[in-house]
Amino acid sequence: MARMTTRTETSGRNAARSRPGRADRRTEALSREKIVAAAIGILDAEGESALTFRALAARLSTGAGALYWHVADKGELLAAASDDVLTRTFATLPQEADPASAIRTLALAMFDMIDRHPWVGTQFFREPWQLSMLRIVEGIGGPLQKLGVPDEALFDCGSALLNYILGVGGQNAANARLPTKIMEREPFLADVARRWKQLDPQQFPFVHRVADSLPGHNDRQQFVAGVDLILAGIEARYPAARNL
Amino acid sequence: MARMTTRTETSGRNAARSRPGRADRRTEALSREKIVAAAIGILDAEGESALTFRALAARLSTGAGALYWHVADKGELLAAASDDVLTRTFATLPQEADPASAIRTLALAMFDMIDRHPWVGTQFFREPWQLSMLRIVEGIGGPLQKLGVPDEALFDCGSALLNYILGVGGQNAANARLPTKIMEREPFLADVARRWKQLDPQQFPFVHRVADSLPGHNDRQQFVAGVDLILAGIEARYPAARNL
DNA sequence: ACCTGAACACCGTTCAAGT
DNA sequence: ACCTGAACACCGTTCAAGT
Repeated sequence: MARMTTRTETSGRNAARSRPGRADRRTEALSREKIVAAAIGILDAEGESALTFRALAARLSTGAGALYWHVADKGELLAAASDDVLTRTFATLPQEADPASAIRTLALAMFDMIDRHPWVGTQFFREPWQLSMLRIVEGIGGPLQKLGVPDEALFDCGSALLNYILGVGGQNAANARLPTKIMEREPFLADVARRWKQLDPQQFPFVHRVADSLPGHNDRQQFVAGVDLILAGIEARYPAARNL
Repeated sequence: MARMTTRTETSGRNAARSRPGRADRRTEALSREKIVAAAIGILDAEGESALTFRALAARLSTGAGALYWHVADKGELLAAASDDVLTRTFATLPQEADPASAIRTLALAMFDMIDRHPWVGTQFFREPWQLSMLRIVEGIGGPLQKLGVPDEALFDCGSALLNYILGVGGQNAANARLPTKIMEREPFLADVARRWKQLDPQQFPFVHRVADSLPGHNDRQQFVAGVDLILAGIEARYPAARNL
C-alpha cells in the first residue's frame, strides 16, 4: 500500500505524456524485498500456479525483465519467498525449556505456517540444502540432544522427525490445490469416505474401519499425535526420562 | 524394441511417398498402455522435466494431439504412470506373517521404488485420493490392526507412518533433481558437511554434531530406522507385544 | 545502475482436417 | 474411431535499447 499517490486512471497505458520531474513514478524503485513480498502476496492469494513473472511484474507495475535484475530466476524467487516466511515463523517461536515441548512447538509452528502458506510445503522438497532447512534441523536436533539421545542415534532420530514434518507439509500443500477449495472440506471428506466404503471390505479392511473418522478428523491434532508417537518411540528406545 | 522394422533413414520427414498398403506403419496403433510405458521410459531416463507431450509424441512417432485421444491431460498421464509403477511394486511384495515386518517390508518397497523412479515420489502429493494411495494406506493399516492397535488410535498411527514414508519419498525425489546427478554423492555430501561445519557452533550445535555422519550415511538404513522408531512408539503406547 | 518490453524458445491443449 | 499437425494461449528468460 504505502502512500498511494493520486493517479488519474487512464485505462490503457498510463500517461506517458506528463513528466513532472519524478513525481509521476508511482513505484519508489524496485527491490528484492519488494519483489519477494509481492510474490508472497500472489502465492498466498492465488496459489503457486498464479505466480508468474508477468503477473508479478504487472502487480509491481514494471516490466517482466526488470525482476531479473534483482532475482536470478524463479527458483530463487520461490526459495527467497519461503525463506522469508520461515524466518518470520521462527522469529515468533516461543522458547520452550522442556525439549519434548520444544519439538512439539516447532512442529506445530511448521504445520500452521504451511496451513497459511501451503506453497511453502512443496518448497522444502526443492532446495533441501537451504539455510532455512537447517534452522528446522537444528530446531529438532537441539532438543533431541538435551533429551539425552545418544550421539549415534541423534542423526536417525532427527531425520525421522524431519521427514515426518516435511511429509505432512507436502501433503497439506497438495490438499490446498484440491477440490476442497471449491467444495467445503466436510462434504468433500464425506464423499471420499463414501467411496472408501464402497471398496471390497475383504481387500481393504483398514480403509473401511477408518473411513468414518475421516470427515470429522482434525488434521492439526492428528499431526501432533504423529510427533508424539515418534517422541514416544525415541523415549522408549533411549530412556532419559525427563519429559511430560 | 519389438521387431524393429528395417527403415531407410531419410534424415528429414520419413518417406511419405511410399504406400505399400499398411506395411509402412511402424507403430502398430497407439494405446493408453503404450503411451504410459513410453512416458515411464522418459521419466526414468531423463527425469520429470523431460516428459513433454511433444517429446512423448516423437518417441511414439505420432503427433502430440494423438495422445489426447487416449489420455485426458498431463496430470492423468503422470497419475497413470505412477499407478503403473506402484501396481508392479505391490505385485512383487512378499507376504509377511508378522505385522511389524509387513510394515517394514512395505516401507522398504516404497523406498526402493522411489529410488528407481524418483518422479513417483512427488506424485503422491499430487493426487492423494488415488486408488494406489489407498493400497499403501491399507498395506500399513492392515498390519496395525493385527498388531493390536486399538480402534481409536488406528487412524493416527496409520497416518503417522504414511506421512513419514511420503515425506522420505518426496525428499528423495528432490534429491534426484540435484547436483548429485552431476557430482558424485560422496563428494557432494562432504561439501554440504563442510558448509555445515562453517556455521556458528553456538547457534547450530546439532548440525555441527551431525555433520560428520552426513557423507557416509545410508539413506535406506536411516529410512528403516525411522519406521522402527515409529513402530517402537506405537508398541510403547499400545503394548500388544507380539513382534521382533 | 536500473528499467522496459519485444523477442525467443519453449510449454499444454485444442481442433479442423484427414484416414 | 483414430490420428495429424498447425494454431492458440500461455510460460521463463534474454537482451538490445532506453533513462
